[in-house]
Amino acid sequence: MLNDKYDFKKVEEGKYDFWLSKNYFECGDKRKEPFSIVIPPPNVTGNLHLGHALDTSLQDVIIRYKKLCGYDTLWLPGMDHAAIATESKVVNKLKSEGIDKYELGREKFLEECWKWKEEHSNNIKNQWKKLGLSLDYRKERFTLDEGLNKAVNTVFIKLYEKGWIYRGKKIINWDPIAMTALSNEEVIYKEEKSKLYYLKYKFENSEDYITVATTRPETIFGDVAVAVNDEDEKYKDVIGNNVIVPLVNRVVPIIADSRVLKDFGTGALKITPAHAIDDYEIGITHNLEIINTITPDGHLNEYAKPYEGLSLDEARKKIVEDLTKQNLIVKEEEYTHSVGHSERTGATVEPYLSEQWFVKMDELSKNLLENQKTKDKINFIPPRFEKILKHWMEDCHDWCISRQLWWGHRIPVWYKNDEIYVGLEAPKEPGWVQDNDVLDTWFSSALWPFSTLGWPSETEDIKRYFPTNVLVTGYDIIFFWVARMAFTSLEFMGKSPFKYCLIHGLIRDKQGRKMSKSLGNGVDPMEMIDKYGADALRFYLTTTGSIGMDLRFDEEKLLSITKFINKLWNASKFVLMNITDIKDTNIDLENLKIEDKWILAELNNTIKEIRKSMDKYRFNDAGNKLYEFIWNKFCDWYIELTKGRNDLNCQKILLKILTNILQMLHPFMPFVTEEIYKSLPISEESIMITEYPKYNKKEVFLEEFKLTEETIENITNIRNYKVENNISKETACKLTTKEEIKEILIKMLKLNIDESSTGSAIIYSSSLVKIEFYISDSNKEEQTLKIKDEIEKLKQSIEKREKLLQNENYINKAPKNIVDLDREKLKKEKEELAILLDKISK
RNA sequence: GGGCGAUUAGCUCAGUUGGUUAGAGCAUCUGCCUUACAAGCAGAGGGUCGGGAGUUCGAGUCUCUCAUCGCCCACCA
Repeated sequence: MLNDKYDFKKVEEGKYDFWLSKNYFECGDKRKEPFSIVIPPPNVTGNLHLGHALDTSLQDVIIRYKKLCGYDTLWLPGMDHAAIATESKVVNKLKSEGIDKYELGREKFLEECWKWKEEHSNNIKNQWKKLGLSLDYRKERFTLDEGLNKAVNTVFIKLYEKGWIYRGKKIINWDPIAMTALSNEEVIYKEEKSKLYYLKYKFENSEDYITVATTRPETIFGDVAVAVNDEDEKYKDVIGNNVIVPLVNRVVPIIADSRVLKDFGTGALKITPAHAIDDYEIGITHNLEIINTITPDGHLNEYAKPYEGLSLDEARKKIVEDLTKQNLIVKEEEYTHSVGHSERTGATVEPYLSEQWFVKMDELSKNLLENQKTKDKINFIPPRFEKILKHWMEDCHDWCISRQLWWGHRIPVWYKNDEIYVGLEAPKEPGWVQDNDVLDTWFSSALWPFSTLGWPSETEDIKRYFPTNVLVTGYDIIFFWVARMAFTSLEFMGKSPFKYCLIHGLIRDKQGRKMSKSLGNGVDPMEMIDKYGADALRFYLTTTGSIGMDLRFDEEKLLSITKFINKLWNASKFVLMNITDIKDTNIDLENLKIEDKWILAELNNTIKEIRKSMDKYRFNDAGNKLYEFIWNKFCDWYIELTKGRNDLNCQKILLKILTNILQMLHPFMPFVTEEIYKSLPISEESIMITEYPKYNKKEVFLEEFKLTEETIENITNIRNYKVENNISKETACKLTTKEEIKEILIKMLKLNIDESSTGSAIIYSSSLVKIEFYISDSNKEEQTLKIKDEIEKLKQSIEKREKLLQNENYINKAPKNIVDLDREKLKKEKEELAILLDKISK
């Protein structure tokens, strides 16, 4: 028996361990069709946030649904080592303990990282458990485990051999805090207010000067030229002259290049090839010297002599001061431009010339774009997100994959003097030294859907579960991750890694702002589980918005879901109280009351609709339909109608409906549905091993269904009518209607039938029901006015509909069923009107 | 500069290929402790679907346009 009150803490306690002990989350039933999902591996950097809760709840809904539908489901868990994100956290942690990463050394530092990983992965697993996720832990993987390392190295080597991975000296995004290269995707641009300085570059042996505009005076130590547009009239005569770079007094030429914009600043650009991408390219064209003036940790180096050692910010201040003293600044302008920051450390990113490893993107992206035109394409839900992928693939730059970090997959390349060897292991002879760098963390996550299943070995899991069926993730990482999985899978597996890609939105706070640490508006899912239960949180997250849209987190709504669960709980209690005689589940279909037929048909429709919604991943629809069915059909009508009945058939129907409700709710609310299910008199060991309800052609009962619907509509109208006319329970009345619904009307309206009543009556009447209520005369006048009102409304509606039905265009072009519906409606309206007119004439 | 999305009741959001009188939850108002449930029951009020134009028998839904907000990408001396 169920407790008196729904107490989610009691309900949720112990369930997960029970499921684990029964191995319900494990895949492998060969008799069934496989269905697989790999979890987007969370970073081992910290706790799960609401976004994770949304992402994983959606996947659990899918997996539990598919399992009940008879699939052999695999949901593969795992986590991401998150190279730079984790490394910077561990560095900070050590720093707070007074330990420096470099003094500690590579090996010891990595030990610290593994300790960190253990601690945080356990924490994350506990959170998964609290959420109730049906993950197959036997298959758990980590992006830095041995198997994945093998996959990573294999991919690296193959791409290298193909010429699609290369080493090169280029301007890359440099994070001076982590002291590593970054990919373009790891740079976040923010608008920042700064200044545009107009500097005098004097001509050699002259006081005349050319004015150059720059936002970064601290880079002038690397200046090797001043460039102007070759078609710029105002500078035509100075091209080829030399000017002197302030402070360093270096003599540099004025060169002409079409890439310089005539109307930006003064139209003259200082060229610093080591510290700007455009400058680098112009420098290469004109064969200019490249002078790096910045240290890896963001300070000026020996080329900036008196300023050596200053941070870039400090240096700028000092340099502007000195230039002002020397009267070399023409003017300063307020200027807003976007500045790149490192996604993980927040550092201002420096364009920095260095030697790095790159993935050549042209062929890989071309192949993916081609594949998206074939049957093997990844189907995005909603489809618009495919555009984001395509757009990114259409103009993506080569991918910088080397990172000057320690926590990650070490690059499988060895050097000996000028020789390079790329392979799984170092060559046998002595003297070979492995590359110090590791790979971008996304390089290993790009392989996730197949590396986790055992690739490059040809495992049974690969054969059975690859490609996976659906990938669920947020739109913010489509090109970080989805795109990269797509092209690596295409290259190494020959097909897309998943058939569908379900994209959800981000969770925002109630004002619509992103949740972030700096705003302090983050919501901890564990706190919400503590307050409302995992079932409520899951139902809220998965059924509130439509897929792909952002969601404003609303705690009140969460509260209203606990009310819904409470309603389910109480309804279940009622059912359990009333089905004590039940021995089997066979409903006698020949011996049903009209309301039995109605609820069975209603359930049947609901099953059909919900399956449709679930199959299309429209969980909000499914959730709403369940809510509607449970509360507004089952509880409000059927349960009320069964009160006072205790025949076996009714008991069996109650059990059937409750069981099916629980099964359909189970993917969303695994805990409470299991709890209630297990208290049913006829049940399996767990709801998890039951079969999802199926549509049953035998339980349609169209005629009775329609009649009951109409009866319900009448009851609602009559209740309203009673309130408006101050008709109390005790008021005597006469009832005229179809025999089969008489009982329902009396029960639901609590009618006091008295056939001997006489005197004046006010009358409710429709085409189905007529009730005469015997009340005092004073109310009757009021009543007459109301009827007149109603007549007016009806007349208008009839007029409108008649006009519509006289419109030949409408009759000819609209589908027949729509027109018929209007005709039927018109007929009914006319009948009602006649009744009302008759009433008023009396 | 290119692209995407949003704008529907006081608030948070649904509204699937155009088709009866646009829905839900919360909030508000009225009346009820009716033995599953006051975390409840029964009722009510509240929207010219951001503005404008067009296509159509018919537009919240399709097209164009304007406005506001948000996001992504590119550029930024």
